[in-house]
Amino acid sequence: MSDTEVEQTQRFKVGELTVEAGTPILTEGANSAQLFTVLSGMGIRHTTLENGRRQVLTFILPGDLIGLQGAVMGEMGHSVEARTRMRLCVFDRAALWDFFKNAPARAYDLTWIAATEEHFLGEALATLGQRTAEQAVAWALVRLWQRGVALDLVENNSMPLPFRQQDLADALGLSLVHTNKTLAKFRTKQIASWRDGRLTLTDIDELSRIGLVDEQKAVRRPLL
Amino acid sequence: MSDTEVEQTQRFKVGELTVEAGTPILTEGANSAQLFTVLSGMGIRHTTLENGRRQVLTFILPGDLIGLQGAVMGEMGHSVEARTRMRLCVFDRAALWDFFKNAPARAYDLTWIAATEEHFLGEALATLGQRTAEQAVAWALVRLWQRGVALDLVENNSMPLPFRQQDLADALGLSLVHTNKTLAKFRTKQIASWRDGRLTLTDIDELSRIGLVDEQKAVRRPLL
DNA sequence: CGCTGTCTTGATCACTATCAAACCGAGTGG
DNA sequence: CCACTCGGTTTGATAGTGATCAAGACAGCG
Repeated sequence: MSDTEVEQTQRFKVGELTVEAGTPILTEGANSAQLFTVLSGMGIRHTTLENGRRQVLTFILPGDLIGLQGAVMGEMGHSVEARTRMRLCVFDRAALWDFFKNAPARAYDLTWIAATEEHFLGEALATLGQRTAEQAVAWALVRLWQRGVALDLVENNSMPLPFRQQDLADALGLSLVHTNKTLAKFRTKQIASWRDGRLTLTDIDELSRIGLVDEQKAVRRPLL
Repeated sequence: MSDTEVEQTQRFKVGELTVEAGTPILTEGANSAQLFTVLSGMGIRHTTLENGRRQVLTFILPGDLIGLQGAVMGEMGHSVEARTRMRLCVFDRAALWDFFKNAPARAYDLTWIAATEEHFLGEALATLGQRTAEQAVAWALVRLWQRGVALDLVENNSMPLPFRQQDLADALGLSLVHTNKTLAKFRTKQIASWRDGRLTLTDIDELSRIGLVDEQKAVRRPLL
C-alpha cells in the first residue's frame, strides 16, 4: 500500500473500538453508519430465520471488513457478533463514497473484497448442498486452517479457534449432536482435534481429501 | 442514469453476443477477459465438486451481470450456462478499471451489485442450512417470482421459468425425486404450479408463509 | 419409430435430526 | 470448602426427512 493510500485510509479512520466477547456489533436490518476492520479477535456473521433457526454465514477473523453490505445497500443482511474480545478499526460510512471519488484503488479493493466474499459464500453453498456431514466439517476445518496459516496464527500444528460447536453446526446446517460426533470421529482417527478453543490438525492432507477441498493458491487480501 | 453515464457505459460495450440454450458462457477456473450483461434469456451459475455433484448458485435473469468475479479476482469461481437462447451485452474487462478511475458512480454500482449478490447468497445459505425441503422450494419459487415481477415477466399469475427440476434440485441441495414430489404437493394444494417452462402462483401469501419469506421492498438494481 | 431427455410415481434405505440425560470445568455464594 | 448453577460438551436411543433405486409415462426429434 502506498503512502498516499495509507494516508487516504487513515483520514477516515474514526477511531478504535473494543468490544467484549458475546457483544452484538451489527444487527440484521439495522442501518449502520459504520464500517469496521477487525484488528484482533474473532466473531461470526449470522442471520436468524423467522422460525428461530440460525445460520452462521462466515467466521470473522482479523483483517476482515465488517458492514460493507450495510454501507452500500443501506441495510445489513446479517448480524455480527463477537466471540472473543475484539479490537475494531472504525470508519465512517461517508468514507466509502469518498473512496470511490478520490481513491479508485481503494474502491477497487472494496469490490475485490465483496467479490471474494461472494466467492466464499458460493463455496459454502456447495458445501451445505452437496457435501455430506463428514465432508462438510472437514471442509470447514481446512478452510479455517488455511485462514489461520495466512494470518500466522498457527504454531505447533495448532491455532486458536474460539467458537462453540454450536456455531460450526449452525454454519454447516447440521445439528449440534451430529457435529459433535463428527468431530469426535476426526479426533479418534487422529486427523483433527478441536478442544478448549484450539484447533489442531495432524493430517491436513487426509482432511482435505475427505472435505473435497481443492488447494488454492493463497491470495493476499487487501486490507482496509 | 445520466447521459454521461450512459455514454461512459456505452463506450465499453464491445458488442453483443447471442448464445443458444445449453451453451456454457463462462467456465469455472477460467480467466475470462469479458463481462456480460444479460439483455434477454435465462441461465444458471453453478459449481461442480470433485465428486461430480453440482451446486446451482443462482438463476440468471435479464439485467444480471455475469463475470464480475473473474474480472475482479482473475478467476471465475463458478460456471455460467445458458438455459434458453440468450442475448448478451459484452464489455471488456479493461472497462472495469476505467470505471473506477473515471466513473465512480458506475464503480459504486458494481460494488452494490457484488454486495447484493453476496446478500442473496447469504439467504440461500440459510435456506440450505435451516429450511426443510418444503420451505426451501417455497422460498425459491417466491424469490424467483419476485424477480419476475420486477422484470415485468408476470402476466396472468404466470411467468416463464425455463429451467429443469434438476436445476432447482441442485440449487436447493435436494434430490431430483424429492424436489419433484414437493412441487407435486404444491400443485395438488393449488398453491403453485410449474410445468412446461411456466410458473404459476395461485396463492403467493401461503407460499411465502410456508417458505418463511420476509417480504422486502423491491429495490431497483443498477444496470450496467 | 426407436431414442433420448425430462418428468412422475412407488418402494426401500440411511443419514442426520431430535430427544434425553449425564458430564465437566468455571464461577459464585453461603 | 462445598453445594449449586450455568454454558458447553459428550453419549445413547429413537424417529423422520429426504436419498437412492427402479421403472413407467410422455414428448420431441432424427
